[in-house]
Amino acid sequence: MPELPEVETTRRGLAMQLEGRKIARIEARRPDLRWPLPRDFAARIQGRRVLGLERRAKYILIRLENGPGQGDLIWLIHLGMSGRMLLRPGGWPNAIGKHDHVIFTTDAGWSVTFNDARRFGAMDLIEPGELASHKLLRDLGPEPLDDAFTPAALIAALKGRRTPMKSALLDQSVVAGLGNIYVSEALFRAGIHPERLAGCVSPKRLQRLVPEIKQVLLEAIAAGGSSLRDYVQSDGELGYFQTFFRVYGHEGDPCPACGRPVRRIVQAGRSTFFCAACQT
DNA sequence: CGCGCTCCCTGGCCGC
DNA sequence: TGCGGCCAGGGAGCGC
Repeated sequence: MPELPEVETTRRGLAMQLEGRKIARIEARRPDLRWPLPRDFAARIQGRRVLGLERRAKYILIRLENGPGQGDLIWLIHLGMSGRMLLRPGGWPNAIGKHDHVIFTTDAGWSVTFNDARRFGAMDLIEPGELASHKLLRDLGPEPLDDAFTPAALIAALKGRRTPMKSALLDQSVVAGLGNIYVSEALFRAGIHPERLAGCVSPKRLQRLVPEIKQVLLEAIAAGGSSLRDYVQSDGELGYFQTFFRVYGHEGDPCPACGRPVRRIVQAGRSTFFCAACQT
């Protein structure tokens, strides 16, 4: 269930065991995920030291040591819709599942299994200096938790747009990292109707939306982080999210603010949940 | 160019 | 219990 908070939680869990370690052994058990893996994928990662883990939007970026005088090699990972990273002690795993597509171990004896039933996930290797121009990263908008994501920035990004607010916030070039769930949650918190056209929402209301986006993401990350174990990987399926969401997945339930039933509509082929009384 | 729709793939769940 | 239909959190690509 990876949107920004789940990806960030996964990044933190991986960082605890990977930073400073070498990738001892790695195996790609099929040649492709969403797209073909890059040439010599496993061979290019095996034996390298992990310098750090970063996140951009919903992408995890693993920085790999690349020899003296050369820039770092970046291992990009996207979890897609069903991707999970399972972190376990004890070396190469004994049991390997049907959808365990990439498996690797560290020199400290931990294993990581990338499992992705729907295979919408992706991995790539990015050469030194090519991060900013990478096809999947170059058009991304601001990180919602960055100081650069301000009401003024959002107002400018939405100016003149004739698309509904729901679709606009799903557009990763407007703000990078929100997905279907947190868009519903943020619009509910900000009291903005999801069908309202983005370019027509008043600056005053967008002023309120920006801190609500930051707040809901920070709360979700805190909820995920609090459930982090150092080996059972958190991927958001632990149950703590059901109670976290105020409208998402709550069609027909009473609105937490006014008690009227939460409604579900379909926009651009995806479910949106909202309260028709509180969101105008 | 901006927008909405369709599709990629697989599994889980619901109703019959 | 089996089966068909529907649903799923991402996002690229295409057509209008």
